[in-house]
Amino acid sequence: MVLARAFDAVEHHSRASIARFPLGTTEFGVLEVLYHKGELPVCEVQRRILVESSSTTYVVDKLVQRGLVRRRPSGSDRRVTLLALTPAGRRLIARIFPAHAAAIRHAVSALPARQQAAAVRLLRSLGTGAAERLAAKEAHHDHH
Amino acid sequence: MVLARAFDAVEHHSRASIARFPLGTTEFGVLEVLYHKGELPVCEVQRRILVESSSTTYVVDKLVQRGLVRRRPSGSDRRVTLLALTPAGRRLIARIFPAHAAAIRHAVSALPARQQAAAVRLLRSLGTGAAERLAAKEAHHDHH
DNA sequence: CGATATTGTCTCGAAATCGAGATATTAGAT
DNA sequence: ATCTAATATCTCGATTTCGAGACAATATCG
Repeated sequence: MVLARAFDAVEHHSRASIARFPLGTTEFGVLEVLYHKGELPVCEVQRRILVESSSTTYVVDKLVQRGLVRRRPSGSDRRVTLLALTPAGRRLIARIFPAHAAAIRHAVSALPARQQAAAVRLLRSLGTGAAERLAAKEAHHDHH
Repeated sequence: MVLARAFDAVEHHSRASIARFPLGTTEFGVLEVLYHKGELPVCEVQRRILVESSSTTYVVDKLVQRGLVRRRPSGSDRRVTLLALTPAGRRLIARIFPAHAAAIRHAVSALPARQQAAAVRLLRSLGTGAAERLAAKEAHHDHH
């Protein structure tokens, strides 16, 4: 419950921040990851923004239509299509990202830096541990 | 990001656990809060399960149709309608809650008890701090 | 090599969630 | 008392997200 409440409160800040621009949370996530990581396969973007693959397809469609992202087939693996920002997409995310980062910093500023670092360590363990347990459970279930 | 990942991983456990029963996550949330707190106004349930009021109405409708929850007008405030479990709803949640609680305990068991307590303290500060900042921002915005 | 499993992407409906506003009620202020 | 603001619930339409599966390409293992 405490985890859910903390996440919800920070997410509200994030949504409110992004709502200043003509983007949804998921759309922002796609632009942001492409901005920081460069060209990536769809599945990689999907893993990073934590939504299901069909949602990713939908959101990317909209961003392509708006001329913010382009698709390109990968040469090495013909199943994958690579995503990258267009110049317009890059301009947009470069303009709004700093303001968003500031909003998030403000959202979590109830914790002083030292405690933020401690929270990150704990949450990282918690997250990877829970993810491992999920994977283990699926393997066990598949096995049977 | 770390917060989002930790929450997502634990939520996956929660979803998978609840999926064993014929309930959605939000439906489970309503039953659970009524189970532990007794009869409550709709708005109180809404605050506790962290979704918007229109979603709460929708979910409660479904639970009422399935005979798990009943609505009752409040005597003291004619705006509010109180929600409570029916006997069938109580039986259902009493049966499945222990299994769900065990699943969540397992999900977070990567952290030993001492670190879980530390994480709870940090996340509580983070959550209430972020929520206060949200409220402050809205007040400021309204003011103008 | 060949059979099988896995992976990456997308399509298609269905479901959940949201946002804006309608309505009714209560609380607060002048 | 009356006017205004705030609160509670619900309706409706739109958006977002999901889940199951289709399909093609690649990886794996006997």
